[in-house]
Amino acid sequence: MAEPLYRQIAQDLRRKIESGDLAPGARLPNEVEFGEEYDVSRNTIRDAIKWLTIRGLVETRPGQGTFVVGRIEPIVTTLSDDRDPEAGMAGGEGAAAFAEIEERLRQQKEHQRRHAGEEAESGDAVAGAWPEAKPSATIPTVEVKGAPEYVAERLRINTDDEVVVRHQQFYIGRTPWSLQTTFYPMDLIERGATDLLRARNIAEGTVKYLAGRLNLTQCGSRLRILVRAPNENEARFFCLPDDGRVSVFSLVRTGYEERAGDSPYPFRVTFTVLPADRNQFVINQGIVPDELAAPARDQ
Amino acid sequence: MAEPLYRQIAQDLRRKIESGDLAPGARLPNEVEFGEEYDVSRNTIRDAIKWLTIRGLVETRPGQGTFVVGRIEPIVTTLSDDRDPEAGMAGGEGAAAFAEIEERLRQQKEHQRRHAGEEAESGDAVAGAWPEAKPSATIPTVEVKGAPEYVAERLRINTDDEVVVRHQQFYIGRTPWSLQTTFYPMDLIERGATDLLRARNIAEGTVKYLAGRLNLTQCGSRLRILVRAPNENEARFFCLPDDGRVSVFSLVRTGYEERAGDSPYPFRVTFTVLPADRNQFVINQGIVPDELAAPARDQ
DNA sequence: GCAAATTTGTTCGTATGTATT
DNA sequence: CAATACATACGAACAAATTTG
Repeated sequence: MAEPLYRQIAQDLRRKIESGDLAPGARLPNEVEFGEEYDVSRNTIRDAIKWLTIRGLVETRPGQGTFVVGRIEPIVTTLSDDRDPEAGMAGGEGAAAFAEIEERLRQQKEHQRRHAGEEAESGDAVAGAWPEAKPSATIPTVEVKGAPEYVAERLRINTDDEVVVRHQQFYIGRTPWSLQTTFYPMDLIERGATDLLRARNIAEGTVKYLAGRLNLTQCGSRLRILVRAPNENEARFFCLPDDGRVSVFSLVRTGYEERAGDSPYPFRVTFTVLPADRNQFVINQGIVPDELAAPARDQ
Repeated sequence: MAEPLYRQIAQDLRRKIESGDLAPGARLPNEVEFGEEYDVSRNTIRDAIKWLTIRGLVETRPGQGTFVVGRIEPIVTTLSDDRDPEAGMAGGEGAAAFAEIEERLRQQKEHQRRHAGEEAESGDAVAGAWPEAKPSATIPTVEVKGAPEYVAERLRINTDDEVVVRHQQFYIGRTPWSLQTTFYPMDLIERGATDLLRARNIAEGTVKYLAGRLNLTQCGSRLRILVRAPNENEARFFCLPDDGRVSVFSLVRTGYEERAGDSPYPFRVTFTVLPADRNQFVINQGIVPDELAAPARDQ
């Protein structure tokens, strides 16, 4: 037995899916029938299906069946752009990213209009990925608490020194898009940035607010990008399958202010979490074409 | 039955692992004993273990047992830095990234020396993640073939127009680190960049080579970052578990040259693939602290 | 180097629960 | 409510990988 039965079956199905023989949205035979077709037991078929599920090729729905999933049209966000340093601030962060999202959605819609009919009768898993989608954000929740270790480390304060925590959820249409949590040292409040404690949007953006209020200018920022499994909260918010297949991007941006006679000092750290299966990021350096970067495909 | 049995068991184990009750490297009881302990069948225990496996908390080894996996110390790569535009070229690409890797390894080793003994008797899964590790690269393989669609799109050429394909594998010590494939339009060869066809390293880097040889300067580049499941090749090269748990980063960098009276025109596209469970990226904007960015943790 | 013991991997069968139509 | 389809759980047997004696 070179390869286990369930994997032979899975590979066979994978081939059929990738060749388009099984179109996105198509329903597979039910597990019993399917087992008879391949002349194996139901459990073996289930193992094969599980293998495909983990890889995101099919999706099972209790009471309905197993379906081939379509490719998700990714959302592209620009993290940094030499030509427009402000754009970087958008970096998947806060309302500042909305302008880009809106522009992209407009273009996507246009693209779809131009290519209407090309994709023929694809299942609804593919069609109109972002119908009538406007970006929106929840009212921020505000909390004061001791800094967790991973925050204290970034802000150069002690663990359990107090910090202000502002948390927001972002949607595109009714689809959850990102979770964002920013930590500010209490220090900033004492210096007069009292609006940070109020549970309402700071229209101009917190960075600009701090600039106007405290004369605090962000001289630079450092963004870390990592990928990990979602925690329970995230899985629930993003409606991720609980088989742990989809991981999330975690963007950690630390903002620095200039201090006289000192090296740049951190004054905020923002954690942004987005599902890794439907987001892409772009970094522009130097002179690049004007149009927004299109989603990339490889392989 | 609010929650299935196998998940209750998995959650219980997860708690024990995350609280450190079960240390990294620790071996779990075998499946039969374990089943008796929880008073469930072997299959149910296996379901629980599978749940943990998919999330990367434990690892099963046939003939040996199930083990708690330790946290992997991530490799951090700087993708772009305002203060040093050259650093961006390193961006996980080619030999240029070696300097940073080496500096980081040196610092990590020092850090380990300073904190020696702190971690006590942790399993060998954790200790010395990168022992005696020097970055290295294979001799590039060179190929001429028709451009695949996803390349033609980026280089603004026709599908099946010929391109030069240069491919390299990178290691840190004996650990596979990244796979890299760069596509150049045949056009460049005709203009005189014949070294692109030779299967040997271009010491100065191809971008500099093209600058010297063709007076072609890269005026800018656009980097796309996405995450996806590894293909068969990648899984084999990186020794990824075949349960599809670990996904890979795919970095797609398009390099642009200035053309008189025209917008920037693409002259190369590089695909770099790295495992997502042991790599992080950093983007520096403006003025940030001098030291290399430390790996981030969140949650 | 080989054989035995241990441990996980695969496959079958069967029964019952839960979600959807 | 009934039918359909996937989800969970149990039990059993043999295969394959690894370590140990």
